[in-house]
Amino acid sequence: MQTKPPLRSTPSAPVARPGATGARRLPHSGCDGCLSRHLAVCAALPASETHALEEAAGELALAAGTTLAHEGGPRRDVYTVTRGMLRRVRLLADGRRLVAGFLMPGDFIGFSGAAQYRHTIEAITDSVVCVFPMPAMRRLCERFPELESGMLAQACDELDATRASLMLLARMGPAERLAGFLLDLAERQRLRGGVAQHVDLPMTRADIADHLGLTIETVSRSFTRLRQDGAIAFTDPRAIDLVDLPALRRAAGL
Amino acid sequence: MQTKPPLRSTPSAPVARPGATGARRLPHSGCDGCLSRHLAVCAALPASETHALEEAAGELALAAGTTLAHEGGPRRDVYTVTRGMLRRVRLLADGRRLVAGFLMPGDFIGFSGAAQYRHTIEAITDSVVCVFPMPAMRRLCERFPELESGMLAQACDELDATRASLMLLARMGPAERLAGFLLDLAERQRLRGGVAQHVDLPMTRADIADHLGLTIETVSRSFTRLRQDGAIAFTDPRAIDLVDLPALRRAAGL
DNA sequence: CGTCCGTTTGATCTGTGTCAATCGCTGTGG
DNA sequence: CCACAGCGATTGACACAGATCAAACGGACG
Repeated sequence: MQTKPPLRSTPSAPVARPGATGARRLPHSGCDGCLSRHLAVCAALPASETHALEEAAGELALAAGTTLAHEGGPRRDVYTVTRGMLRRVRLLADGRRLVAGFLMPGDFIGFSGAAQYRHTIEAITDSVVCVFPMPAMRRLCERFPELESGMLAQACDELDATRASLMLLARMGPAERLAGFLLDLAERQRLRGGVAQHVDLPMTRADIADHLGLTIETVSRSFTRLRQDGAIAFTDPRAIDLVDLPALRRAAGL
Repeated sequence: MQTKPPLRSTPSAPVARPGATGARRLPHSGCDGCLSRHLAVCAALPASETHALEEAAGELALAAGTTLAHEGGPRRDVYTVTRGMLRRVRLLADGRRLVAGFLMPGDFIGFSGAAQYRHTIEAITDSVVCVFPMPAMRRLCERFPELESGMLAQACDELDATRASLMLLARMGPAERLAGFLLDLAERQRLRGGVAQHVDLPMTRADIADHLGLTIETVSRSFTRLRQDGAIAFTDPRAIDLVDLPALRRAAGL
């Protein structure tokens, strides 16, 4: 056995704040004011029934860099993201890293039959999540079948999205992957009340690289290529404007 | 704009038998004798209730090479595979192809909220599927909430599996991808009553290449490398023996 | 026996990974 | 206030894994 890791992943595994927990448990602040209720599985329940959710759920505030769940750790809770952005990470023994996705308000964490978490979930920005102990969630589903329908619908959406990523990773070049990624992010941020034509990139280049199966250098070069082609413009490295949407779509291979 | 397709896909898009329909509609032959009932979502219903499934479902026999569903076509039915193997294909305008997955008995086709099929589904071998018109399936779910639970569980399993593929495509080398793919196939065939240590490969090298994001040449070379390393042995190009499981697992990057 | 198609193998080429240096911002300490 | 350290991002030079091009092989079928 003389095979070495073929595809280098981002070096210096970004340790998520060793020691510091960075998580504050809070009482649930109520579904009424929740900015992402309309996006979340919670929307399956009528407003008149949200008190059942509030009873079952806790709330958790996470400082940027903190870990919400550990790959391989026992799955006790499921979550709905309320504020901020998190990443879903899988790590290989030799250090190769995959960012399987970025989680935004309304996204559900816990579509898995496994008894352990399959990914480490880390807060990229300061974030807030609703916490549901799994037994409580099970009881809620039994009591409200429409909740389970809502979960199935959202799981299907995520399946569709994940399969779309397969095409990116399997058959698209670096610039196409990046363009596709930006369009996807833009759409998700727009649904959450963001300005169309503008994308926030709170994650690092390493996160993007490990999400798109590239290196940080190639990601950077692809950014500048899109910029040179006039498809995007930078305000700073973490915030871009989609100057020419059609060009960006063309760069994404439609 | 002078960008050309960066990653060549398999040439000569394998047209699925133009003209010939190759599909025979059959009366439902009954859930009792169904070899894949224990694997399918149908298992969520007790044997005493299967008559409701039989009433709602039809059966469809597909000759190898026939198309069950067209990407972009209206989603009218959902399916459960009963016999054979099918592929889930997405095609780009420039000919690049993705095989998003291989479908085997017990697999469900229809986890999507979209009004159109997101993939073309083609029979690789002669196959049989159960057909459920979507309204009938909806009614069944309302009547049997445990059916919807079963669907959610299976959708979650598929999500887990698809996310595992992300790691393959994003961060694994050709031999690792192939080894991982073979291990996955072996396990699925074992669950369906196959001999452990043996894998049937009814699909072509092009299918495998488009599934793993490689070219047929690289797939072929990776096969011979695994053979030279003593991990696998060929009886013929479409059937292999897993001679050294631990070696294969090592080749897959654990 | 000859054609066709899928597969394998060999010879090159190129895009992207790798290695390395620089830039620019932020925060810290003198 | 400035100097400096540290980190993320960008840019450049080079090497190599895997794509591309090309040819040969082998079984299926007429």
